[in-house]
Amino acid sequence: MNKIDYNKQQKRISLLDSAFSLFINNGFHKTSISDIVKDAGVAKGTFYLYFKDKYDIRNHLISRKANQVFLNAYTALQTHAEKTDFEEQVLFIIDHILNQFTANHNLVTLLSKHLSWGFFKNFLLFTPEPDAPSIFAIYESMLSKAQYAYRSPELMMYLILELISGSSYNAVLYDQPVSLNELKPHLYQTVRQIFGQYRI
Amino acid sequence: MNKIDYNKQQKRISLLDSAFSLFINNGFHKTSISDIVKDAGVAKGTFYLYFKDKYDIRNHLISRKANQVFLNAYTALQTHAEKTDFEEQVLFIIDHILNQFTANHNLVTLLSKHLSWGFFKNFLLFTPEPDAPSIFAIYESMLSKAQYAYRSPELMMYLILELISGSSYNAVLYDQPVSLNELKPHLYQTVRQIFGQYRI
Amino acid sequence: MNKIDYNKQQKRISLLDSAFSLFINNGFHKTSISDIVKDAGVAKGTFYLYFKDKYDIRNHLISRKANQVFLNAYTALQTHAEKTDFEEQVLFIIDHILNQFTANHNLVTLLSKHLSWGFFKNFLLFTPEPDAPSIFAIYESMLSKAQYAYRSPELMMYLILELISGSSYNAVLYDQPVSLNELKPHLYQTVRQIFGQYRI
Amino acid sequence: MNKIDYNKQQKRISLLDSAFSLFINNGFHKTSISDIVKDAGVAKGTFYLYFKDKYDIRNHLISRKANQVFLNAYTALQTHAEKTDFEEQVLFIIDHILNQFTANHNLVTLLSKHLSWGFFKNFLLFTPEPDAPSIFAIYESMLSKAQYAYRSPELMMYLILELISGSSYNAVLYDQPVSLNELKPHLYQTVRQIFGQYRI
DNA sequence: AATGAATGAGCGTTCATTCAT
DNA sequence: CATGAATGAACGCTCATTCAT
Repeated sequence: MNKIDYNKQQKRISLLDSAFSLFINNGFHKTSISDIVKDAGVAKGTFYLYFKDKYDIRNHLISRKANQVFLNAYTALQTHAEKTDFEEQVLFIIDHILNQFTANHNLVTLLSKHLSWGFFKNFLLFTPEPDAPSIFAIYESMLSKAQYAYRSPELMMYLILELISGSSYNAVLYDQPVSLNELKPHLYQTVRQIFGQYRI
Repeated sequence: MNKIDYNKQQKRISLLDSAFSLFINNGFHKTSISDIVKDAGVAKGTFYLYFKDKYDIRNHLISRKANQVFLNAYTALQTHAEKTDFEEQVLFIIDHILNQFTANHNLVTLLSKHLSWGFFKNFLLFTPEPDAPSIFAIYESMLSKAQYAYRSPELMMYLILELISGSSYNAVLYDQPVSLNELKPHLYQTVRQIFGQYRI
Repeated sequence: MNKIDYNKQQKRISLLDSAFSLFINNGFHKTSISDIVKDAGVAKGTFYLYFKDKYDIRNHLISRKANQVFLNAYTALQTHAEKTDFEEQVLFIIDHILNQFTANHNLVTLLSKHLSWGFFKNFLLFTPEPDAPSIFAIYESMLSKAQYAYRSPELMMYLILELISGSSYNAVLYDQPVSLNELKPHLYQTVRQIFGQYRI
Repeated sequence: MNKIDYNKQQKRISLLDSAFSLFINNGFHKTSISDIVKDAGVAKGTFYLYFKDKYDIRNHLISRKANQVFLNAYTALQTHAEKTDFEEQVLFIIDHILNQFTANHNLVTLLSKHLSWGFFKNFLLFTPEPDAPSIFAIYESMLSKAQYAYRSPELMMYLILELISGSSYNAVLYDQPVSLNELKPHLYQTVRQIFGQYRI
């Protein structure tokens, strides 16, 4: 049964990949199930064996991709052994994520409004890649090694992520009210102040 | 021609009202033009005399309603003559808007992600009610009477509005990660710090 | 009342001109009454004061334009005093009309299938310009001065016109089965033979 | 899969048959896709599985029917073994087609302007019935057995077909300028002359 | 005579979903 | 498990026509 399970997983991933590429290129509402299955090379009925509907596959996709951008950033952080300070580490991750957004504007459309949701809910609802590390677990481990302790560290992170994702959306996509590069110093200073506000 | 123009304005407003009520009750994508015109009591073709398509009426609606919640808050502020401090005034307005969101969850769905857009762009793009005061002009007048001066006051407001609208969305609709009432003190303290950061 | 009648005639002509230009540029079925009145600068209801519907204005237009291409050709013929032979005169007219078609492909679309109809029916049904000479009367006058007499001269002309218009349609528009220039010698030889067949 | 393919072919033919009957009875522009699918007993969406749009099904129909009238005539010719002369054979076929037009006026509306197109292009563009013999191939085989050779035999046939279809249109539908029966002798004599003109 | 706002039936088309194979 | 033909309700939108002004 291993082979069959493997094939099933392949179909699932193929559908997710096709949906992702179509959603970010053509937009969610302009992508039909037909488009997805055509791109994935499976039959229409097959879609419904794996996902309830278009909203279902989008949710899975957001989880998956949100996880990915966090992990990409965290992986990059590992190559900077000199960044030992918790707050600097978080800022590095944020900066890396914003750079991913700049490099791929379509990611913003899919993820931006769901960053904090991806951060907190991700590991609870979906396990598309069962072996993928949990963002939240990583955050807790980083916290435990931090120089300071923080009150309500989840709420602190929630505020930071909402600030980041909300304000970067227009900056990345429309350079409004300023470009992302102009925005960054303001943003990072505010993040530092939020840290200060929660430091014990 | 006065009577005709009056009737036209009535039709326009009727369509906007119907669309608003249907969008917030059933959602934008589940509301059809048919639904709107049926509710407004006009013929289908009439819709297209006033709006280009469903997206067009939504944009007008967002402008209109964003303006309204700001103005509601500002009007309420007038009854508090004791609030003379600029920062306290802004916090009062924010609090009032969040209370409007709490009272009408559907407003959140429509406006939350567009608050800052409504704040800055509103008066430029749409003038559905030509005599309505501009939010932005009000903000500038408040600024001019403030005790302190602020660097980049627009950017400051942008950060505040994105923080507020982003973080209140889940709190209002899903009590996540905490209820709005639990969130408010955190939020307002962060806003105060942002003020501090921009004060000259 | 002369002035009013003049204004009315102006509106009528304006509508005809707009309809012509739109029909030949965008096609009959892709032109709406709205388009016509917008282009003509009159109100929608006004259209219905002058024409029954879109088909009505098209018929008037075909008459008008068919008359015009014939008269253009006939006028040009007047400058060739040396062409005294009836058959040569008809061939000259045909050639001139085909050249008008080549110069303005859109004329073909509108008129080609109606050439003989324009020739025979024109003066009976429509009198858009009451003082315009009748094509048919011109033909009869040319006939009366001809060297030979012809059996069934109307039927002869009918066959010639159908042959010309039918075969030139694809040649002008699509160079199919050959270009108009390649087709012409074949066509004119056949026309000469039809003359021969009807000569008494 | 044989059964499925058979059902598909049935649906296709059913749609073509319904479209034909509606186009010729009510006219192309007054026939809606709704009418066609209702008549064919299939769902609206099914139409779009088989044809791109209304123009697509009309083109297929013209091909199909043009082929049919030619083949009907050719089949009838087979029962007249005494007709061995090429020119007589062609005249027989023409006469047979005109009789089909007389018997079914609606055929004229659909086909008349497309006879030569059906003759030449038919077999290139559409193969609704893959096993149907090509009109053009039949013509070439008839030519090869002819007593005489002809210059430009395709162009010759083009002129004949355009003459026939153009002049018969008004005669069949409106008895204008004369009835088809009165027209025929004129027509056939002209066709004979065209033969003479191209005979080598 | 002229207007143009309003109508609403009807258009062509899409697409999530089902189900017989 | 997988297929893909078939469905048909629902979509956004057009436009010839009417009629109060």
